[in-house]
Amino acid sequence: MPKRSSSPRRPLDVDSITAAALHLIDHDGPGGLSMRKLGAALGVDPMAVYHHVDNRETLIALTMARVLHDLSAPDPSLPWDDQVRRWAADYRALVVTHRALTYEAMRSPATVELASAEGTRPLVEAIAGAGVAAGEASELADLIVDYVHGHALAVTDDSLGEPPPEFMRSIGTIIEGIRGRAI
Amino acid sequence: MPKRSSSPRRPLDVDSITAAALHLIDHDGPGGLSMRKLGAALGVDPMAVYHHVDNRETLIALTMARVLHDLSAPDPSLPWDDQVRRWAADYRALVVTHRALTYEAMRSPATVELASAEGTRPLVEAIAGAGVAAGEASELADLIVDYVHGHALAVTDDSLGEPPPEFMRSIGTIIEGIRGRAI
DNA sequence: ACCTGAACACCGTTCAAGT
DNA sequence: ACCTGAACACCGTTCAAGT
Repeated sequence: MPKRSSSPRRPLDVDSITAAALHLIDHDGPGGLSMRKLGAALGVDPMAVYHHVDNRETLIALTMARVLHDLSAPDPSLPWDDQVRRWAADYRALVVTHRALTYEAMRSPATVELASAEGTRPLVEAIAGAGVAAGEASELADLIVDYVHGHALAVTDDSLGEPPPEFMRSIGTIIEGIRGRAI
Repeated sequence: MPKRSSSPRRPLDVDSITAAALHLIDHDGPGGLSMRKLGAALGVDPMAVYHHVDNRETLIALTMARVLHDLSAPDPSLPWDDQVRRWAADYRALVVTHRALTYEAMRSPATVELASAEGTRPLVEAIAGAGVAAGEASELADLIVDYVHGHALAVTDDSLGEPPPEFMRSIGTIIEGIRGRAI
């Protein structure tokens, strides 16, 4: 008869590790995720995780990548500015929901850069639809991404539902600036 | 005969504490500032600092406030958009120079909010000069401040001299958007 | 191949004690 | 009034040892 522990203890893998890490940091804040607590949450020796993940920084990067995987591209048949608005609202929601994780990921710029490279492609394509010079679209995408990061880190009230109107107005201001640049 | 220690050990005060904290975090990165290292740098028991500063979070806020004190207002006789450009370049330089401190300060949004309230006033006034609706200027200032924060945290190469051209172009895009909003 | 446990070099903060 | 030092409850990471 197998012992009936609370968790059946399948062998550890990166997927279950990042899932547990995400749960910890979302519920207990930036200081809530430690390698030791993570081991405890997985029902495993604190150091077992090191056999699957190099170190804490890599763990953060992998967990961020997992979160960004849920970011869906906006409908490409929409007007470009509506695509930008939609993408920004979605990305903001994701980053505010996982604010502590985003904060940790931003300790090393390379992490967020690499992790978000895939996620920002739909945004770049939407902006390209505005008719800006080739290569300028990714610079304008960075403007939006950086703004969302700064906004999300400064926000204090976890408005998880609809994005606050100031946020959408600011995105509107940037869109207006992009339009001016496209002509 | 007074003992000639390396530092004459005037009694501790907040000013010398934040000066030492700034030096530590600027030189040794985000993990370089600990209450214990700070005590050592001041030639004092690690716990002596707690008699002048509530805790580490307060220390960060006080150090950030000290840094923001060096932010000078742009010449108000300049055109409003040049004032905005100047302020953004100055603020970016400050925040990139003290990136680790800025990062630490952003852990608690209230810290950066409170500390920067004074520093952003010249920016708000410059934007008001664009002729936007009353009350809208501070929202647009937040857009710029949040962008600078996001940009500074993502930057990887410590370009300390002139702001990189992409940054100034992005500020230009926001200015264009503000112009559209003012009409 | 994967997990364990002791060990190392750190943290922030509290509190009773000293001057 | 200000500083000290021991103590508490933590960290990330290394490494030899176990299965």
